[in-house]
Amino acid sequence: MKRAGKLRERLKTYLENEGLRITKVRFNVVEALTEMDGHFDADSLYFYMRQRGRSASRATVYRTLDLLHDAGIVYRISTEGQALYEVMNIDEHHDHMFCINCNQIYEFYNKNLEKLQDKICHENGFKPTRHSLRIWGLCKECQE
Amino acid sequence: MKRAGKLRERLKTYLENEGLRITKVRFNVVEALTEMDGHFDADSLYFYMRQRGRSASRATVYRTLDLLHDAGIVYRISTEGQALYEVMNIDEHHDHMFCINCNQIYEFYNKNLEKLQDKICHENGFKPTRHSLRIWGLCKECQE
DNA sequence: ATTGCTGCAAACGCTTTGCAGAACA
DNA sequence: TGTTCTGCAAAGCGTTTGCAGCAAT
Repeated sequence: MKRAGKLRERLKTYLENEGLRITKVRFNVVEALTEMDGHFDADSLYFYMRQRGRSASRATVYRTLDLLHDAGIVYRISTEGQALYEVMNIDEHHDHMFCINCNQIYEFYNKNLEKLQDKICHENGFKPTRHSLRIWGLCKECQE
Repeated sequence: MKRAGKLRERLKTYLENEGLRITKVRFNVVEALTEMDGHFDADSLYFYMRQRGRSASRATVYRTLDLLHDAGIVYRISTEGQALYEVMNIDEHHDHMFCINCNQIYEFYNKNLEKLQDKICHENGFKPTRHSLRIWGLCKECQE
């Protein structure tokens, strides 16, 4: 509940700063996505909302996810086929491991890895704004 | 020329091992992709072949790229929208930096980064098979 | 009242697929 | 000859867009 409140707040601030309109549907989307834990795609969110009687059209779900991405409220993880989203916790970045057997997604974070990446960028005169590290393989359980 | 020969060889071996057929079109695709340097998408390859009078249908280009991916002859880099391919040099892996201003793609490789990733996987009991690190930002030239 | 947002359906771009004919083994 | 591959066109899938009506300012 607290989490949903914070996100609502961040969305509100963003909309005000950008001169965009504060609408019911946008907050319904935020509400719904806090209830989907982990990673989800646009269509799952659409169906979830619809089945909860808080529906938004598919187009609006896509448009709002775009907006929330610009607002820094959700991450977008591009995979083959559809994009996956997840709620972005300010000051907490992480990368992903995908189990190719059970399709589970694991998150991890390693400070040294981030530092090393920054170092590599620096050495190449590249100024990074974001990055995505994805590792595929077998998780503990799926190795027998 | 030497490079094309090697790839033809690898494809031939793969097809034989898998009991697949050795066809003209498949080798035409390999021939063409050695001439596209850097990163390319399926359609560019299709149009390139077509304009060179060595055409294959779009469907076959897609099917063949799939095959070459399975054969370990090309990498597939999944980006938003379409997939990008590049010829895989055996024993040479690298990651990518994308300049968000000029759209140039830069390749880099760092041994320590690879090691650190392996270490992180090991610590998590995860057995990696492949990974993809993509960094977006501004390249040297585009920072003014 | 003005402007931006929403829902609908249609279009989109990339990719895959069903099928009939052609090429390989 | 039997089976696999190819080309074509159509369908598929996730996503975006044009437009008319609706809601927020």
